[in-house]
Amino acid sequence: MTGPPEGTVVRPGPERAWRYGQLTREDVVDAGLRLTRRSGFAHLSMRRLAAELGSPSMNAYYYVRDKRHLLDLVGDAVLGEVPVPPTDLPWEKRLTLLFEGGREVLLRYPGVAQHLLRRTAGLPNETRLYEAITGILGAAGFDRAVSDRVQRLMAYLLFGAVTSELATAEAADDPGTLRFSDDPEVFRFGLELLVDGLRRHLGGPGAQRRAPG
Amino acid sequence: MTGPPEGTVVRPGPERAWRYGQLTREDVVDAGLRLTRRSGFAHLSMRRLAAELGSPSMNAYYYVRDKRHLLDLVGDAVLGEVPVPPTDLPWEKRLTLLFEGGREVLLRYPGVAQHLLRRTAGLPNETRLYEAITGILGAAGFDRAVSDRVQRLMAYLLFGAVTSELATAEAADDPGTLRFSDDPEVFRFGLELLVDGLRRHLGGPGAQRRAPG
DNA sequence: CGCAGTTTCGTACAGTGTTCAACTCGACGT
DNA sequence: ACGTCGAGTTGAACACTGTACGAAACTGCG
Repeated sequence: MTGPPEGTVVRPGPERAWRYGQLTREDVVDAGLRLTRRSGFAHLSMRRLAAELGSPSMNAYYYVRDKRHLLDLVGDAVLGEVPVPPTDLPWEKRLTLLFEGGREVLLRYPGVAQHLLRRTAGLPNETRLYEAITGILGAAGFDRAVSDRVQRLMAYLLFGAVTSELATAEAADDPGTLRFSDDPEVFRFGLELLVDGLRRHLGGPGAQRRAPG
Repeated sequence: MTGPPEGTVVRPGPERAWRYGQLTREDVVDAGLRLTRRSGFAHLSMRRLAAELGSPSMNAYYYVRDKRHLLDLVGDAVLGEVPVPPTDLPWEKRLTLLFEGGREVLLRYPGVAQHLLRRTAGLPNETRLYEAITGILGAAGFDRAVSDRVQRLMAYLLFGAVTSELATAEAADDPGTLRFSDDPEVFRFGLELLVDGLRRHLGGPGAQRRAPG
């Protein structure tokens, strides 16, 4: 009912079975993380999670409300691996580095990008990255309205690119599925295009924003 | 084994039950299309499809290899509703119109954008749109390499935006899921940014050339 | 020791995609 | 008219899925 305590940090000992009261929400999320890295979000089921934990089937439900809740937590843990670039770089570099880092991390956890495209749970790491982007764009001189739009836009690009690239890789040994050349250049190209566009936006919102008919 | 014949166009009569040999692959896809419009790709199951067709459970499997095959067909049928703008407009307008039209269509069929982000089946309507984009960009003066990249990039943007917008709408009555302001302006903003960037690209990274006004 | 709360466990249910063998029916050859 | 054949249909069965529920087991406290 009440869920797991917040401060428990006891890890499971090297024994073969769980001792009483030694399973943690963090353990559950870690198992999900491991399983996702290995075979992707799509193949992650509650029973497989239990098998990975070495615990019986429905154990994890004590630490996690839903499967969606689990996916949210795992997703946020993945976002936690995305590094935030140092603040003493130019804003273009900071933005580019952050999103290239994000791409690399998300490529290691198949299916997470697809989930993040649909869900926004307000969990800590998501908020941390969101604020990082807002900070970068704010320091560059964009107001909050533009900053929010840009943040969403780049999320579309990042999650879309990663999802598509992973699908390409996955379908490599699945004939009957032809695919375009989905090289990483597409993402880099888009990033560059967006940053260039943003820089132009900074130049003159009155002069350059609208093309004359 | 062999699948349905190609030329059959007989529609089911207004009778209550299926008469023998009157079900068509097109009927199956139509039912899927209707079901998707009503409740989205996620709630589309083979049994629901059968119920929609009024036929018993596993009938559609004669006309469709897999569920994935069905989704591919339905997806391509959805793409068939996307209008290709007339060729006598400037390339920026043609591109913008095409993608805005695509967004509107995909918003009417929840989940299809998400599927198209992962799958590329090479079906007719997909090819038709792909060639339309290539034609537009080719006429604008881009070579094939750039054109392909831009095509993929805009697909990321379109599918990502639609997926995210639909998730926002869906989560409107689901508390606990906070979401950003996912207004359609983000998509339009991104489109504008990309087209502007492309126009600058036409000037040439190596050779500086004025865009014709 | 007894009690209460925390954590674990197993069963059950409804739903999913998919396979398979049997069945029905229309049409064609004789 | 009859038989045969294959295209099309049907329902049962299998291995999964998420998850609700309740009973058990264990721990710490009084």
